Amino acid sequence: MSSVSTVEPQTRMKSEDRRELVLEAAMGVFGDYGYVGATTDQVAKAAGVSQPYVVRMFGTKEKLFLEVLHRALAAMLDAFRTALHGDPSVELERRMGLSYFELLKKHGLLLSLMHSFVLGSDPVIGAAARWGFLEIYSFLRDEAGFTPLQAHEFLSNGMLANTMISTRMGDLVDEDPRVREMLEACFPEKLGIVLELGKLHRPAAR
Amino acid sequence: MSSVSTVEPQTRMKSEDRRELVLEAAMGVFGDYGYVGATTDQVAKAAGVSQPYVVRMFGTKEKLFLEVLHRALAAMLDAFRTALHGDPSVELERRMGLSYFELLKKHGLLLSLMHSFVLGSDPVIGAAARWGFLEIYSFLRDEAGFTPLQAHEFLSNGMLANTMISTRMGDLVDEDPRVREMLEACFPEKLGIVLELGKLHRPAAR
DNA sequence: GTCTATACCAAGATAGAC
DNA sequence: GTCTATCTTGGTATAGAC
Repeated sequence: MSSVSTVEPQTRMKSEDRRELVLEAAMGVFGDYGYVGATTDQVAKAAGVSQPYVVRMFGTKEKLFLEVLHRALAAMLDAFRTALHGDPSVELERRMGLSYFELLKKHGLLLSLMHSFVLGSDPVIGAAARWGFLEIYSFLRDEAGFTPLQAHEFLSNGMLANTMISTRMGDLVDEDPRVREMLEACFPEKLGIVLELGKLHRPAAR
Repeated sequence: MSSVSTVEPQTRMKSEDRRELVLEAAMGVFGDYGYVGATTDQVAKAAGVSQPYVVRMFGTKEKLFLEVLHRALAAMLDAFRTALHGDPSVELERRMGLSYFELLKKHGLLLSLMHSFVLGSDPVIGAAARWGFLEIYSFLRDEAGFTPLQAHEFLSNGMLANTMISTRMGDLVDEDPRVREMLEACFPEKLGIVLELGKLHRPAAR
């Protein structure tokens, strides 16, 4: 079961819709294999179009990735923003946490971001990742009104969570009791959901 | 200025020493470009040997990376262990923190680890990364005597720090005042050192 | 708007000499 | 123990047809 579903044979489509489809597919593939590891052909297959067409649409693989990155960031900020203005009877922390879990459902979203964060040495992707990170921090400070300390707390919890998801620590949950304990500390009361999502998002072998 | 220094023309060497040299070089290159992005040729150049020889020594690029990963993990645990049994008049938190900064000096060490953590979908590297992560957690619990909560705290702070270093957020420190604030929250009293290290470890363009 | 065919290059791995 | 030469594969990108 792959996280990237293949799409039916090519019918003519409005370019906006097709673009959407390809971006969606790309997010999944980049999430699974990283910017360098992913191939435009995998993206094409996942979107049900030909490889050259993918390149044609976005110019280069790099530009495609940047677009994915941009969307992932936007979606994330959007989710947090929604949480921010959500039901005030629920604690803000909790609302943000729930948004985060919504994001997890879009598997490639977090993973594509994570891959970009580790590419700081790449002149193009790295720069984009830095500005993206800063955007998140600025949101927390300026829009959400967090103190630097609160922002740090929020980000560190998030990063550890993201790392564990990227590493697929859930796959080890039955191998060693320590893993369950660790994941429970990291995802309080949400272990079940995380493990479920982890099962769904297993990429096919290349 | 590259983080990977090139080595003088080839003289015959004891295989153990040469191996050491290549592994050292590989750690730097993998740290800068990631497992997929790094080439055996880059490693070879950095170590001052021929590309086929690198492959010859380790069989495959994958095996080379696994070896690097193994060493990075070992070095990390070693550093933490030393800190653990260090001067008891200094607070444990502080000792561990200092060890962490020692590790930062070996640029490729943290970065290679980070790259492995994001490759959870890779059947070989991903598995190794998971066990490595678990090893660190187990150390914190079993040897350092941390509670799950303490371990979580330690790991989340570490992961955020690692991510910021991977992303090279320091490169943005003069572009936006928020960046300095953020880094200060993340590396209390150590901002200067981090920025210095960041400057040293800038890889050459490919 | 989308495909097929293909050029072109980079990179891992192998063979074999020294 | 180490190199040079080379095979092979896979992957991005281009050309051009439909």
